Amino acid sequence: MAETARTSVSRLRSDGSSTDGTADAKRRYGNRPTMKDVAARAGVGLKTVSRVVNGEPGVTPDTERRVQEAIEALGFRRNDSARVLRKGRTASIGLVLEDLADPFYGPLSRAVEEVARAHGALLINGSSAEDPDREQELVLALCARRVDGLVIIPAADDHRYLEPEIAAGVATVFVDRPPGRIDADVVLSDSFGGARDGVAHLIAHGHRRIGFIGDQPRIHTAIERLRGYRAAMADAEIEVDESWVSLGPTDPERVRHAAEAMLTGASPVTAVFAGNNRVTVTVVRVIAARTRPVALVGFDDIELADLLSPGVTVVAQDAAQLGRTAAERLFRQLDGASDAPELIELPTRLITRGSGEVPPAG
Amino acid sequence: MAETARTSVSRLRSDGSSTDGTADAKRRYGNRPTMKDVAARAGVGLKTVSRVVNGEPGVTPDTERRVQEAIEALGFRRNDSARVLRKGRTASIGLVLEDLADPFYGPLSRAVEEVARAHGALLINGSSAEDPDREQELVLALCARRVDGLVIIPAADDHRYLEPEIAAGVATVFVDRPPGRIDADVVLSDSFGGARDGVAHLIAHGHRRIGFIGDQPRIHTAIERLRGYRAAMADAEIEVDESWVSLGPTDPERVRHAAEAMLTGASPVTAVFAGNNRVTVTVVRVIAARTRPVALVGFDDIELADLLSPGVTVVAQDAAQLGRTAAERLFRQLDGASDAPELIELPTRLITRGSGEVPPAG
DNA sequence: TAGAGCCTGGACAACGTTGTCAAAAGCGCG
DNA sequence: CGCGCTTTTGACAACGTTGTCCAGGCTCTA
Repeated sequence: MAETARTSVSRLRSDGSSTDGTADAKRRYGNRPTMKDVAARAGVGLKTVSRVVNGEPGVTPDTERRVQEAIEALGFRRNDSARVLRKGRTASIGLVLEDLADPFYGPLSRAVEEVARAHGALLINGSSAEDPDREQELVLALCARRVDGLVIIPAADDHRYLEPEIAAGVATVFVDRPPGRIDADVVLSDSFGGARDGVAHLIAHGHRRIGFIGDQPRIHTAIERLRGYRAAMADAEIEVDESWVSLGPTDPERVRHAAEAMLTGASPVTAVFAGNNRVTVTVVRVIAARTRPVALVGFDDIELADLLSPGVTVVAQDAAQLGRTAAERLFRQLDGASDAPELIELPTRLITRGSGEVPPAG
Repeated sequence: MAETARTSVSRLRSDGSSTDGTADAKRRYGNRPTMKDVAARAGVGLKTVSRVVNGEPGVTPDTERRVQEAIEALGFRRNDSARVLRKGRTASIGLVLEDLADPFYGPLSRAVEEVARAHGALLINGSSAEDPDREQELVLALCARRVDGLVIIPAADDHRYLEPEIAAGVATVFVDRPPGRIDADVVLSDSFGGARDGVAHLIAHGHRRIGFIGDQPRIHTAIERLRGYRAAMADAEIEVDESWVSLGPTDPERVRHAAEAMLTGASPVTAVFAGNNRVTVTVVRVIAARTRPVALVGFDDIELADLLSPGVTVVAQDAAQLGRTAAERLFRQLDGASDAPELIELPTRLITRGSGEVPPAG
């Protein structure tokens, strides 16, 4: 009964308009009953069924019962596509993020979902995989579905393509990173301040040769955190050796090389500041494999960080709070508040667990 | 600029039909241009615009150019709601899971999304929070949107409410746990076999008093894994003391108590088998806080498990593969394959890292 | 018991798109 | 120049729902 990997059947990503136009219209939804059918069965008018389904007033209890029975008997379920077409609101919002599988985005996504749920909306989400084209493709697909609003963790750095959509009334909030070349609501963590505090913490414990490993430079948070690193170093009047700084993709290979390099270079670092959770886990592995202790502070909290030895000191950001704040801002827009676009910055929190308090070695 | 927690503005979860019926029809989508507008501007017929938008043949290059220009100028975007209404396919699928924030479901969700993407479909997902009513509410909301198919990680144990939907042609696949009281495709991990192997591993390392902490008994996987535990114990002719077995919610409090109890009871266990990832992380914490070593094998892999000391031995299941397999099965259904409902069981893999090889103490 | 007023129910048009089908336009050929 | 043929184009009717509006039945009062 066991089964091994299967190859994914990749097919044309067109609209699936396979010219089967001759198909009997009724066959489309597999013979789903409509309000008309319910009305016929209950012996009432179409609009009366609509009223019952929507709980509108003005229906006799007796009539209502008859309609309910017919609905039950036929297994009728209102077609929301038609409803949306008529009403203009879909009661759904879109969330575009980088990768649902990243533990940072799970709680964020869940928080957005909860807020959406509280407002009676469903959540459609997609992963951009950090690809600007894919982001745009996704966003426009969501707009074509007429989502009421969008929460976007941008991969692109130019969002002018959204202008017509926003003008047309699609509420939009960016999270985690600011939008490019347009003005819109943004909810961010204080990357600059968090990184500065984290690095200052290492300095306070005696380190002076501190490495920084971050994400690709086109990503806003990577730049901000690097800026925080430089600010902390400058505050302590430490000159940064550029061999201590490494930006790039956060796959384990790249990060491992970067870490090894700065730990063994001409001027080896005694501490590392990791720019996000992906970087942190790899650096933890690198450090664990060495004999000489290396201090570490990471941006983003990670599960079980407290159980490693030493525990991993981190600058924690509250992913759920980011998502919640963004979603609430979105629904505020949808409720008609027309405030000017705003930048909301959430504070980070330094959690000391040991790895950041390791004294410099060598 | 910093800001602290805000209370969620919970409002009526109705359809938001705020009787603003007098609103100008054109205002609904915020004055979005329609094909009719494009046609007027380009000086062509409505259907010609439709043809251009859908890349249908039979349009002169010159006409096409005029239409494209009009589309560009007006910022036209096809309204998929109308399209769906007309065509009967939404090119979207629903995923109902327990909690998007759980690291087990992130990769699963992402895998489903990838397959959907390869088929040109969007993914709508919702969390049931392990609440049967909420599951049903979500599923029916998705059906009302006429998703083409559903991937469900069930919280309920009776899915007869889905019968009319399935009959109406909604493709349905269950993952991780089987459906209740209906016949449908299911993709599962081999919970029984995995747990049996994990417990047998502990027995092979000399343990005889082994605890089992699992999820609530109404959850299928909890029962299967317990069954695996019992089978391994029976194979080794060890009689199970019922104080060694604990099923219930997997919140840290409950698990902590359960673990403490079986580690300090009249017949204390020397090893624990943890029924899922939530249980494992809590048990790891409990064990770390004690002086006497306790062996541990957990179901589900967890990040950084290899870096703890000892590393956590686990029975790993491939969440991404579960999602991928289920989604592929779903699209097979949608492509018209009408195979009988099938049960697909994926194998688990024992990963030894130290905690499962700790010898019995005391 | 007639008239006013309320309550219930239904006919109808719209929402924006696509499938059908027929008309118009272009073209080659006798 | 007219005929048949192909190609391009557009008018029109659906899809299933909801908002508007009116008709008919009822109650209540004078």
